[in-house]
Amino acid sequence: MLSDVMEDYLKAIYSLQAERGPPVSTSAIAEQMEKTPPTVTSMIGKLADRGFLEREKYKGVELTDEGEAVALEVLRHHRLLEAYLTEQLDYSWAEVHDEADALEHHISEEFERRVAEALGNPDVDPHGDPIPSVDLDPVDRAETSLLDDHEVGDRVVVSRVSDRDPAELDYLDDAGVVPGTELVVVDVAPFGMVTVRVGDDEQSLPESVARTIRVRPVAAEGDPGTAEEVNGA
Amino acid sequence: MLSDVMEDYLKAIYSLQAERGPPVSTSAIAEQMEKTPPTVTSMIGKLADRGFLEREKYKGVELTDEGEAVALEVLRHHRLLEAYLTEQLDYSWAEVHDEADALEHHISEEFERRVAEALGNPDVDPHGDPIPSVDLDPVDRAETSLLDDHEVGDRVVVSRVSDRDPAELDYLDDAGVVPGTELVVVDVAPFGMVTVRVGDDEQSLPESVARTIRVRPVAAEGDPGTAEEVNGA
DNA sequence: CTTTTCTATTAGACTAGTCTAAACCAGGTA
DNA sequence: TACCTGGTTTAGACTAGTCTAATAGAAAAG
Ligand SMILES: [Mn+2]
Ligand SMILES: [Mn+2]
Ligand SMILES: [Mn+2]
Ligand SMILES: [Mn+2]
Repeated sequence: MLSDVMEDYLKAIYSLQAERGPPVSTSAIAEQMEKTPPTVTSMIGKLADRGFLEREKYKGVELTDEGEAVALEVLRHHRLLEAYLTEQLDYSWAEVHDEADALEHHISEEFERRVAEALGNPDVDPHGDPIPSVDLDPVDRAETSLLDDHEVGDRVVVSRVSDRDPAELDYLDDAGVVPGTELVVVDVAPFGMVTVRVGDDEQSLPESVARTIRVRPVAAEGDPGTAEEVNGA
Repeated sequence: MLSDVMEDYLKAIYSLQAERGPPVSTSAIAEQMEKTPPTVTSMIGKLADRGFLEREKYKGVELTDEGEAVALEVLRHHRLLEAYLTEQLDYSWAEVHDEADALEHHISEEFERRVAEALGNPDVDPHGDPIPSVDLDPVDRAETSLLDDHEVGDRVVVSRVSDRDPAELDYLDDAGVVPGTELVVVDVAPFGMVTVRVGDDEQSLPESVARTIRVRPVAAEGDPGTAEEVNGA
């Protein structure tokens, strides 16, 4: 049996490992979890003892297959809940993350099954994050890039947005920047402000926001950075 | 801020107080919660310090209005969840209690609101238990009696059944004994086995089950215990 | 009015999770 | 090579919740 707290650590380590690769440092975990480093040292010791991660002192940790399975299970619960709340209970995509965080450790496998079925076994949540499969296969790292790293003229499709900040999500929803939306980068200003064309509108996104939006190329054609759709910023 | 554990104690004390009236003894709480008496002594001390109950040493406890409000809040969550799970996620009434117990402390007020709305603000759960109102008014003790206390010839309507034992609930569901069903008591055997007519069928219920079914009189007419519908047991 | 019995409380210990303060190590700097 | 610096670990303490064993009070029996 695994406590909520342990599940949260494994989930956090999974995310960090997915972004920056192993090993994951004590301080990185501490920041993510909003705990002190000694607290983290203590917890990763327990998790290592129980076989959920490999630990090299003063170096960092890496999840074992078992640890990764736990993380994927929790993420599956989280993302199915987010999808269910938006689709069946009329939540906005800005509200669901906190609710899912509170419930993810407490639903039964039966509940998970019924929710997945009610939704037709979706494979992404409302923010575009992949929902791990029921047998917890490793999630394939999609070939996405950060909107922030693109240049004027690039034409891309929104793949995932960060689910953390409700205010940012409300803003993006207004702007029409949701998974599946096609964007053209029309301007990149000095401090990283990115202006994009969304349909017939233009939207300016602060660098802090553009850095949290993952995009993929717009499908087939080669994409020379032509400025033909670029109107004045 | 109130922990899950404290909420569970207050819920347990509420039920005990509703059944046998205050004061509620340490040992009664210990049995209900499956904890040891010293554990309960320790916890009721904390709850009294925080104003959720009055405590007289060696006598027992009684909920304050504030303690009762917490208990009603948790019960509202529990029963709304039971109703939602049966109506929207196709759970049987036997399965919902444990799931609701796990979730009741973790849903937000927003979730409560949306679930209540999705169900049309019901006032009873699938087992016939009253769902406290959103403003947590005291629940009026309905004039019900235990099926176990009835005599041959009595005609009654099922009001509430116990939600604790899934096997019993499956059995009652098969037997057609659900809230709203009209019953006629056709036999009471030596060890308390009660046989009732349900529609055109007869069902025999062990005393242990009959003791957990609450019933109310069958509406208007005076009810002389005539045996006219009584057929052979 | 004592004594017995039963229940409740106190005492003390243990686990999980967290913190602050102090020691420690590893890698970069001089 | 020797030193410094910054992240990491150890040491020790604290809270919440729980237990067992011992004590003490209340209520019933004699
Ligand atoms: Mn989320
Ligand atoms: Mn699962
Ligand atoms: Mn229940
Ligand atoms: Mn509520």
